Amino acid sequence: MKDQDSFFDRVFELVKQIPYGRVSSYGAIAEYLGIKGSARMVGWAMNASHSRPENIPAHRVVNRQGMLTGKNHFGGPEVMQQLLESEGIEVVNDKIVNFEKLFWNPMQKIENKKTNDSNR
DNA sequence: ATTTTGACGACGT
DNA sequence: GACGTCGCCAAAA
Repeated sequence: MKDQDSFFDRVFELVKQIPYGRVSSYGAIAEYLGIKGSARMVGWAMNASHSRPENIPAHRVVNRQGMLTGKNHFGGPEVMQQLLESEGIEVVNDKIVNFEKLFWNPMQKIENKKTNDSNR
């Protein structure tokens, strides 16, 4: 068997770990993957998510402005916003309200894990 | 192998 | 602050 350690898979893994009612940004994910500055790759990976057998909550991933940039890729420009609102996230003018508060940073996950692991 | 793209981000004007 | 350009890297054509 072959390991598909593609950069895509890593993105999916992380995106799938985004908690309900929370959102993240391409750049943050890219940075987590070690390709900081290449946020485009994350979005590109999302594009590949359509060919994935798994459900990728790509609607929880937006750009730095909290804007639903990729809404056009959900099969409909309204789908993404619907999904977000469905999770209790307010979206106004294709922009997430309180994005700052709803922002989920993957790096935090690492810090938590570290603290939990090396707490003692 | 080369070229183009691509759901971004940061900086410059 | 709106618009322009570059940078970043990997996958598809």
